[in-house]
Amino acid sequence: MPDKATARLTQRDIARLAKVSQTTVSLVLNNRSDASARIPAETRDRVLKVIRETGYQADPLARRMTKQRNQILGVFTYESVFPSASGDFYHPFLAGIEDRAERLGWDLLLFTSAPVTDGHRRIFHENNRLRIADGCLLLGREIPADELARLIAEDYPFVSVGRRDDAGGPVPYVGADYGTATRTVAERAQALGHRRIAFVGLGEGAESSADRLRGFRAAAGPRAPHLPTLDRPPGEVLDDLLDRRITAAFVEERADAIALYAAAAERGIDVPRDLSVVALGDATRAAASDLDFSGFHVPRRAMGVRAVELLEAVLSGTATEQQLLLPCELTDGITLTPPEGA
Amino acid sequence: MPDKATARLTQRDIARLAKVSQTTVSLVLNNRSDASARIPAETRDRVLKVIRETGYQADPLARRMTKQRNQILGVFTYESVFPSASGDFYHPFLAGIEDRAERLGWDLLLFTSAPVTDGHRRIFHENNRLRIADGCLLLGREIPADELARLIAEDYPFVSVGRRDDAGGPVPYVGADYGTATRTVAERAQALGHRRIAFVGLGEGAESSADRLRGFRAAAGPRAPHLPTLDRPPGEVLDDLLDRRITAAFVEERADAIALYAAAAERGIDVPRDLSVVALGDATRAAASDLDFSGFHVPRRAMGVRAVELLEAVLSGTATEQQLLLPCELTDGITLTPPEGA
DNA sequence: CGGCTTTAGTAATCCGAATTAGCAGCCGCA
DNA sequence: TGCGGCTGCTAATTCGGATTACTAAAGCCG
Repeated sequence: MPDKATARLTQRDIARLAKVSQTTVSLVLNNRSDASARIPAETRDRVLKVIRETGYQADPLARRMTKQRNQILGVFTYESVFPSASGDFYHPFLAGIEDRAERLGWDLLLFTSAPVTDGHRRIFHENNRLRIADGCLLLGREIPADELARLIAEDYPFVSVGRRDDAGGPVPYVGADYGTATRTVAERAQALGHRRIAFVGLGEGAESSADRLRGFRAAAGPRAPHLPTLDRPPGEVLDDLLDRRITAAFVEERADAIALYAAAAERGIDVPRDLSVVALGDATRAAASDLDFSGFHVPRRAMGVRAVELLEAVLSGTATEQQLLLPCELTDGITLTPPEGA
Repeated sequence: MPDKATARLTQRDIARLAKVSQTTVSLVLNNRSDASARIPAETRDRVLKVIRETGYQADPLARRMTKQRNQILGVFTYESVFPSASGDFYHPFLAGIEDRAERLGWDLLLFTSAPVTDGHRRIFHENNRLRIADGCLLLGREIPADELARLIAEDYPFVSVGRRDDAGGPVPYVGADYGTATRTVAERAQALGHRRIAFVGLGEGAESSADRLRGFRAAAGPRAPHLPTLDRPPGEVLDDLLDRRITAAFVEERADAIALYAAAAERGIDVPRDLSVVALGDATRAAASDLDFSGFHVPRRAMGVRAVELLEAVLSGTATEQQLLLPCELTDGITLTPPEGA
């Protein structure tokens, strides 16, 4: 068999076989029926027959040269898409994205060519390939403001999964309303009788962190205690809480809540009798626990879905509101009960 | 700001700014220095300066029109890439693929535009977009032979992750050596004194199933019992095993092994004292268990890595062996001990 | 029958980059 | 002074398909 026996068919080939021009093939394929492109059924059928017989498929790339849309949805993740330390925070987002992309007939392009350095990827590295995609979704706990600013400046269509503020311009996003959710559970705790409550976690940096602390303060007042967790063993945090006679801890990171719970169990401190523990979201680090924490979950799958929808709206110019906050899913759980003596 | 102030730059624009021709820009970009393309340093620098100042990026698709490679690696999964019933059998494969793709500077294109119907995707649906990618990796427990045949016929570069036989031509693959692994653990059980051993599972259909049964029979003989699991409650399978006075069960699907173990525990049957249970691979269905089963694991991550490497070799024409079987990782585990009375 | 419209189709051009062919200008050498 | 060879660069073409502009032929009307 000669080398190029299987060389790819082109419209020119189809045209030759059907005894029409390449233009006609294109018109038939695109099912055009304007006044300026009338193809009688007979000719159309002849062309379609050849197409069917040969199994011809239009080259999607050539197509994109003239059309504006490519049906490729870029997905940029600031960490690995498929992390081996499978805390798998991203998985539900991606599941939602995949679901909606499939429905829209889009393919997903993961920008794995951007190398991970220091645990992060950067969009704008030498020879970035963003433009292959029609638009792009951004995933990551923290996204450098300068990258967002550049995307906006370059007028590149994108949507951030997670709220972003700081970029010298409005950032299109689909986020979760951490603030309201945190405030709601804090108020719920107060209604149960908790008077000494504390926020445990970073409370700054990423918008999601700051939002939670803000929501907490909205319920608990500006002077309510805030305990950092960074680089502190959970036992130390626990001591701190007990020293201050805290009755309910609002833990930003679920993984920390799990660790705190484990530390308490080790010391014979009963959760929730001696200390209520509220988880403000989902684990972004690997952490296994079946425990049904009180608190809330991030609507990750829904966020993925809505992000795709928003990007589609942006691309087709029909987007009205470009910033979307989805409510979190409150869970009653078993780690929040009235404090002793209440 | 006018609408198209940020319109995409082209080589023509760069050429105009640097006062050279588009050809020269292209030559500089591709760093050509043939006899037929001599660009003195001065001109080269001038062009590069403009490119740097404008942040110009070549359109990868236009590039693909003329070059053959696009640095895009297609990934076709026959089920969802991000399954919500996260048994997550695929995750390690994808992690390996991502890892190697990143190292090669490739992006990953997930063909989510192929709709999932009846739990399956099909490659060759109306308007397939395979050709956007340079080549493609195939993932899935069962891949329709006709699709493989067509890929081969069309001379499309691909590699299957998992061994495939039936396609009227050699299928390039990176598989796991289920046969040898199964045979090895079966022989190990026999060495421990097991005389009445049985294969539990499908044993046919996918190559991986058939391979395991073959490996089992190589050790246990052609008449060794084979119990199906399909649509049977695990308790029934357990009864069957006990009725036949089996001392060690070789379970194809880890999820079934877990279910069997649970059924045994419920009846007060001790594993491994009363019955050894060997898991022949990893769970392809959602199934949680911390239990350290005796048996083996599929080298999924390594398979992903090697598949990318093989595809790269195929694309660059340096592939020698196109079919690769990787050894499975045997695990001693705690569910295989000598039978009572041995 | 001549002019006008509609029909059916095609030639030419474009998208953005890569590549091929080739053109001026200059140098060196016989 | 004439010719070959080198240098530095560009015009033209290509990839595969979409689109625009246009033409040839047929149909219609008065």
